[in-house]
Amino acid sequence: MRVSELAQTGGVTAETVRHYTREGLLQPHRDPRNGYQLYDAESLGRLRFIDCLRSLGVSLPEIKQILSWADQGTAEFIEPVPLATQRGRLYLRAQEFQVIARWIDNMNQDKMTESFSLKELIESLGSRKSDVEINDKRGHH
Amino acid sequence: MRVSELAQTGGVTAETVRHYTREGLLQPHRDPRNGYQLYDAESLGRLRFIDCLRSLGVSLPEIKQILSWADQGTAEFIEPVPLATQRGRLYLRAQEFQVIARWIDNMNQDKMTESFSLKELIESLGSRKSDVEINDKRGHH
DNA sequence: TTACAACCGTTAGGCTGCCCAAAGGTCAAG
DNA sequence: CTTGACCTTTGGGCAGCCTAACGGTTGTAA
Repeated sequence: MRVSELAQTGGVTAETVRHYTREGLLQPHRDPRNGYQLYDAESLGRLRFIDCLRSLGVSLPEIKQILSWADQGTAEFIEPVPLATQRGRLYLRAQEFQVIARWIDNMNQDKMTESFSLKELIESLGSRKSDVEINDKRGHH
Repeated sequence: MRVSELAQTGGVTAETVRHYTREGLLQPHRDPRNGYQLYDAESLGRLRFIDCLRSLGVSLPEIKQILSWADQGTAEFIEPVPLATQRGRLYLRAQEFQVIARWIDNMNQDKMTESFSLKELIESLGSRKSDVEINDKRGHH
């Protein structure tokens, strides 16, 4: 398999595949005649695995680490910690999103029946100090 | 209010405030003596508004657009479309996350009782073509 | 055979939303 | 007057890609 084929099958662009390869997440062997990168069937699995973890917001270095566990004979069997952790992250993020969505809903109910003044909204944000600080900042993701 | 004060009150760094200012989302006036940027109370509201939308994944250009609606007299009152849209996005993203989490749950149930082979998992991803294609790709966010 | 499109490779740069460092001006307190 | 905390701008870096440019390769078809 060459880049484009792997990319298409995996549902990403060839550039993305090349990027993962540059970062060492995929290790194709090279056709010595032309220098083309050739990927085997396992690469497709790895690509899908990477893609899945990426969609969870796992960073490339982290994914690389997880993949190395799979590669090393030492970790033929590992505990499901990494994925479980990610699943936990997911649920947390989903909840966070819903909280924010509900906050906006409240804002809507307070100030807007069928239309609202954005100016008023912004001004109210400038004064509602305590409300905001109760919710606190946890930084964005 | 100078940068640091606004930043601290708004719960972001001074650099972030400066960034928003550079991008035209905040418009301080300048102290002619020393060139310092001075923000009024409305800026705090704007900052919180920006911060809120950012946490929803709204891009700075989009936020700038929304703010311009508030600034233009023409849009003293606007429909709640932008926020409603964002709220919709939120719910969608939350759902997406939960779907993925459930997918991982299924993977866990299928292949892992108390420990699992990551290699097997990756290999299975390489062959389970139809499963993956049914879920389709919508790109990451 | 030759021409051409469709691939491949690498390098280099850009994008977003910031963060950080450097070099220098300003200002209030001691 | 110095110190330290602020302010300014410039320029660079970070992830995770995308795009362009330049040139080699491959396969097909005239």
